[in-house]
Order: sequence, then C-alpha cells, then structure tokens
Amino acid sequence: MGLLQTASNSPYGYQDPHLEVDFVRKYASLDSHRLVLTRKEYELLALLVENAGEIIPRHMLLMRVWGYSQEIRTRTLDVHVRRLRKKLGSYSDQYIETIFGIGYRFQPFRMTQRFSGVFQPIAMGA
Amino acid sequence: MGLLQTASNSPYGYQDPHLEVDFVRKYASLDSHRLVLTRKEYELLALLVENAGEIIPRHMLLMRVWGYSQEIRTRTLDVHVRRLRKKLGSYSDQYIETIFGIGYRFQPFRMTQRFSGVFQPIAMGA
DNA sequence: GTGGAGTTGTAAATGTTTTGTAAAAACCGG
DNA sequence: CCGGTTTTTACAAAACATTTACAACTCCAC
Repeated sequence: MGLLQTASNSPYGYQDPHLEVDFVRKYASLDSHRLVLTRKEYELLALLVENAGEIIPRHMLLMRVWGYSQEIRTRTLDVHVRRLRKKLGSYSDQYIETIFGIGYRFQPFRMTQRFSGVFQPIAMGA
Repeated sequence: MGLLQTASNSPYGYQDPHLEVDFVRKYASLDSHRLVLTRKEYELLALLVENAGEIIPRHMLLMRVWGYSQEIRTRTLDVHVRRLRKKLGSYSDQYIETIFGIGYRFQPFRMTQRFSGVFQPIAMGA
C-alpha cells in the first residue's frame, strides 16, 4: 500500500528502528541501549505504547497507572511524562504527544511522513 | 436526478473527496491530512456536518456547543466559524455558508457546483 | 438606486484553562 | 536511617476561548 511500515506492535512487544518495548520482560531500549525506567515510568510508557496511535485521556492513565478515580486532580502524570520524555531523548516529542485538554498519545515511529492522498471510505455502519 | 452525489453521511461519519469527519473518534481530515481542531472548533464543525444541508440558527449553535441560552449575544460563534473556515482552507466558503440573520449551514461537497444561491426565508418570528 | 439599521467578518487584546518545569517534601523498601 | 522513587507545590509557559472594536456586508424601506 505504498506506506513504509517501520513499527510493529503486538501483545508481546513494540519495535521500531529506535525504540523497543518488551511487554513480557517489562523493559524498554532506545537505540539498543536499555532504558533505566522506574516502575511508574515503565507502566506509563507501556500503556501508551500498547495503545500506540490512540489518544489516552488523562483520567484513564491516572486510573490505570495510579489507580486514581476520575475526580482526582494532580500534576503527577505530567511530571512522569516529563521524566519519560527526558529519557526518550531527542525522539521524545515525536513519540509522546500531548493532546490538549484530553491526554497523551504515543505515536509509532514512521519513516515516511504518511501522505496517502487516496480517498477510501471508512466503514460507515451497515 | 442528474446530480452527482459524492458525499456520504451517517451517524458515524461524513465523507466526501476532500473532507472527512469521524464522529466516533472525533476528528476531521482535509485531503487526507488530519485537521488540528480545538474542542470547540471540532464540536462546531461536527454539529454543522451532522446536519449537512440544513440551516442551523445561531442560537442553536450557541446552545449546543456553548450551552448558552437564547438571549446571550456574543461574537464568539463568529470568531470560531472564522477559525474553522481558515483551517478548511480553500474549501471553506464552499462548505460553511452564512445565512444572514439566521445562522450557518454546512453544504456537503458536490462534484457539480450547482449554484444553489437561493435562500427561501423561513418564517421570521411573529 | 440610496441610506441606514442591523448583522457578520476580522484582527487584536484580554481572560481562562491546561500543561511544562524545577525544586522541595513525602514516601518506601532494604 | 539511606538512597532512590514518587508526589506535591508553586510558578512559568503554552494553548485555547472570549471579548472588543471596528470594518464590511446584507437587506429593506424609501
């Protein structure tokens, strides 16, 4: 389909030319060097990566990683995202996107800046 | 009826050769590029697109998107419409029509640019 | 047609909310 | 305790929303 697929994702792990996350052994590597992540940092990354390409709302992240309920307001998430980004170095912006007013999204690595141009209907009900 | 129907609309999304709006995932794309819309911008667009072809009065838009009641007068709507149009680029005029004294209308894309032009005034108050 | 009241378009200023960041405090297992 | 981790705090910065002020436009009465 003319799109260079450079990232693979599965229940067992995620992999692209720079980043690798092993959901089974619970660690991540950047350019073949193991990342030293704390538990929360890893869980946050894993949750984002498992849902690569999808926006995960703050409350969902706080729920899944911290066990917090909807109404809790805290900057904890942001602080952890910051530390994660720091460890992801120069790729951080490419990988972890901020969705204003909603949450965050992990964007899988792409070689080519996708420009499909083709008009292809999305599934529209029955 | 000799009119090339090129746009499809459903509870799940709207699509034509240029514009696509996914009501489920809440985003829109223009020529296959995702539009970066703020929440209000998206909600405004979605409401218009969901009722494509129909005139939506100002007070209805202000009610549905902003929660404002009838009597509130504000330019907020106009400013948002402007920003939406800007992001819709060269198609903006084609898509978002101003109905003087009443509101706005999203006009679904049509291959044959049949000049509608005519506006049948609806009953204007008693 | 013309004028004028009312409506919409627009840019810029202002206000509000959300996120980023550094630093300090609290926590927690060993 | 001690060192690493996590959370909180406090403020800065960014994103977004609204208001303001005025220009441009539309429509209708004349």
